Amino acid sequence: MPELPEVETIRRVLEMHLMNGRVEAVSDPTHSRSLRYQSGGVTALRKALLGRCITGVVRRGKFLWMELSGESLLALCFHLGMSGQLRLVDAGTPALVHERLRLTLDYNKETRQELVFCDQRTFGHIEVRELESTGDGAPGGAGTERTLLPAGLEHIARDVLDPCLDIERVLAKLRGSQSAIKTKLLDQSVVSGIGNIYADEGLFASGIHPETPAGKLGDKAARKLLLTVSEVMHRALEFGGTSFDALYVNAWGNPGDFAKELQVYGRGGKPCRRCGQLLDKIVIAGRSAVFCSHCQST
DNA sequence: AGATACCCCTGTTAGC
DNA sequence: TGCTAACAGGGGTATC
Repeated sequence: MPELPEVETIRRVLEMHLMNGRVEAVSDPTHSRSLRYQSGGVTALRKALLGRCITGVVRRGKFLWMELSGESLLALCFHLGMSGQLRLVDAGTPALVHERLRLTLDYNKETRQELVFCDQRTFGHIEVRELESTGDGAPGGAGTERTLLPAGLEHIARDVLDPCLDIERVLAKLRGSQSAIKTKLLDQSVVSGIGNIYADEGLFASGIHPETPAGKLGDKAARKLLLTVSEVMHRALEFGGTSFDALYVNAWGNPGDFAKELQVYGRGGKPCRRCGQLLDKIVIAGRSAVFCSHCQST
């Protein structure tokens, strides 16, 4: 379940190791769903990638993309979905479990490295998109100064860790809404990067009941909530993200350590770490929500 | 247009 | 024990 801290952990490793790598080969995909948004399929993907160099590794919310060299402004975009992984391996490493696609990169003809996309549940996807101007004149996301964003991602709001996040715009979207605040936190067009784990953790840390109507919070509490979520994410980032099993690992295949820090996510029915009362587990807009009815109020 | 239900997928686990 | 059903979840799409 890679959310912002997990994707950012991966981005940082990829940025260190992929920069200026030239795409030398693109494997045949082992699952058609991984390229479902790539018009023209793997043929078009190859045509766009072969010979180009990676000039930047950028992230907005849970989307990751690699800026590519060349006259036309293109980016290789990834979304990891629920179980996607991006792994760096030595050239020639045998297929990994659930491997879907592999890029071979060369560095000045001296060294070779392979970037492997693995995805058990195939909610993730890969495609090349054109880069277009960001609407607000600010950089596209973390890892770039260029004011460019892949086409089709205009509806993905800036994320909680983005210094250019327009907080007033977020507050405006929450104001007057009858939807549960948790649903709004998960809505990537309001603010991006938050998934089920950090929504539950952020709401617990803020003492806010997940079913609270978003509009009932008020600007002050909403502002505080966003700040708290970003603090939780900063901490998770220091731990290398959250892993429950082999589903989330960083680019080296290592798990993150934040799972032991979780206060509520995955702990339904267990005692609250703050007050000892058993944690509630309910469904909000089709997603599980765990919270403490004593520590979190509407 | 805002809100919500549903769908895609597969490995694990709970329950009969 | 062995099977089936439920569950996990991001985001696109359809539908109200």
